[in-house]
Amino acid sequence: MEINNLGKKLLNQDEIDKFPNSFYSHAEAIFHLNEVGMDVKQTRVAEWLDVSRANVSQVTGRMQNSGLIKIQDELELTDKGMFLAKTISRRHRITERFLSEVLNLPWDKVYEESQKWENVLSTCTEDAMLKLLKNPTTGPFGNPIPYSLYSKKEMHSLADAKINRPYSVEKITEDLKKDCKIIEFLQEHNIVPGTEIMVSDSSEYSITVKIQNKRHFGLDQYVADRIFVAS
Amino acid sequence: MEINNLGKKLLNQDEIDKFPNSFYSHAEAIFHLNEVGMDVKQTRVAEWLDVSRANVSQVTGRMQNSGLIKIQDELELTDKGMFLAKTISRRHRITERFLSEVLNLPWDKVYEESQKWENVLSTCTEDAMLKLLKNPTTGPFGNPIPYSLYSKKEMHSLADAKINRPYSVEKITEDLKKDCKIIEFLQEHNIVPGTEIMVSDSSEYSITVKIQNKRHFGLDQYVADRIFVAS
DNA sequence: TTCAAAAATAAGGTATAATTAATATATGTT
DNA sequence: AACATATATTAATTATACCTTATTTTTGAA
Repeated sequence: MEINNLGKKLLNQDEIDKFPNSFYSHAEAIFHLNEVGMDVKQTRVAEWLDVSRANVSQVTGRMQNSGLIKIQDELELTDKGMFLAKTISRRHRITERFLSEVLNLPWDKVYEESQKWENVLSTCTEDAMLKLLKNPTTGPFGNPIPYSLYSKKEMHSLADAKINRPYSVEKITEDLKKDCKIIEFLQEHNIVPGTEIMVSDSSEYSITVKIQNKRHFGLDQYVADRIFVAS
Repeated sequence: MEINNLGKKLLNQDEIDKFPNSFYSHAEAIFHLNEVGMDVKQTRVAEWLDVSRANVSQVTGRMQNSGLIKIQDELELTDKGMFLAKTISRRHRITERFLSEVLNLPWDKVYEESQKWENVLSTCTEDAMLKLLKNPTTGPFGNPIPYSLYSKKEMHSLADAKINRPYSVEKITEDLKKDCKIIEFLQEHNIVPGTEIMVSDSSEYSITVKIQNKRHFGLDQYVADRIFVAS
């Protein structure tokens, strides 16, 4: 239940621009790990970003020097660091929504392209997009936009859904986006935030779902684990 | 009078992406020099991009190895090189129009931001923007978009306009954009492609113009030289 | 032919972003 | 206590991009 407090900016545009891109991705990774409730160890960051642990150690070291991080038992974002992370994550999700809704790019392209845009956008563009989109509170995959008026919803994994009860899709987790085959599949089958979904059958390795009044189809456990729904 | 022949692509997205950004800017610079009818010498490129001549020599050398340029008396883009240059220039101008018309950024921001975007956009995004903009044939400053249905117009500098005759603004040349004070001024005073303009007085160093039915104001010779009008 | 402009080459600097390999430090279990 | 495992650090490299100054070579025109 974050309130828009962009007023007190802990870093200005110029300071943000001067950080190397690696600071962006590392800050975002730490933010992500926090968001999904995982341990914020350097090793996790390395795995998430698919780089060596040594690289994470170096980058986080430099980030600590820049006052963005405190390296303790876990990596901890300072206020500045958190501001950076939220700024980048915000940009990312606004961009995703923009690409998906204004430019109508398919989901796999949205993912690819927003990856590149987040290193380049300036605040004025971000603001303009936000205005055009009428202040959305989540990205197209359902992830909350930091500093928006997002209010947290009770939700759980589709894998834990009860049989034959209606749910609404709320969120596609970040890891699913890394596989473009999967997000293509999801979009094609209309498994997007807002869609009504029902689990008609569940076995050990896959579940069968029904979308609105359309046909049934199967989903891997791996995928079902990473789709969040609300009842 | 370019016809849309994007069908026969001489370079695919991947090949384009792999070129370093310097190839983009140098190709664009050569294209620009061609466009304005200047000698395409390395020295001119260096001046235009504001880098050392040695740097241009190096970059163009590598571009020649990549088959984008032939270094002869003048720098000459090969078919591939011309394709790259037009692609980048196209991106640039589409982006400018997009930023200016969809996101409503002020001109100085448009210039800044499109500079960054042109290194990042992929073709699918460009296509999506183009569609949204309904296939414009020029950027917001009046420069033709390569591979669009632009048809050349007879035009000349505002400095050469006759007194008290109506003209329409057609183009703001690229060099004017480099000074954000000036483009801000031009946009504020509504000196944009499509506006009706009349020269009411002309002296050696400046001219006085009148925009539609608004008040008169002065323009430096330098600026007047770089605004193109049609009668 | 000589002079100046243009272009090329040589040598180097800086920033970014990674890597591997070796080492060190915890932490938890038997 | 000893061992294994997980975690973090450091050093030494590699690679690429992009830019510089200083010097030499080429070349075109007076």
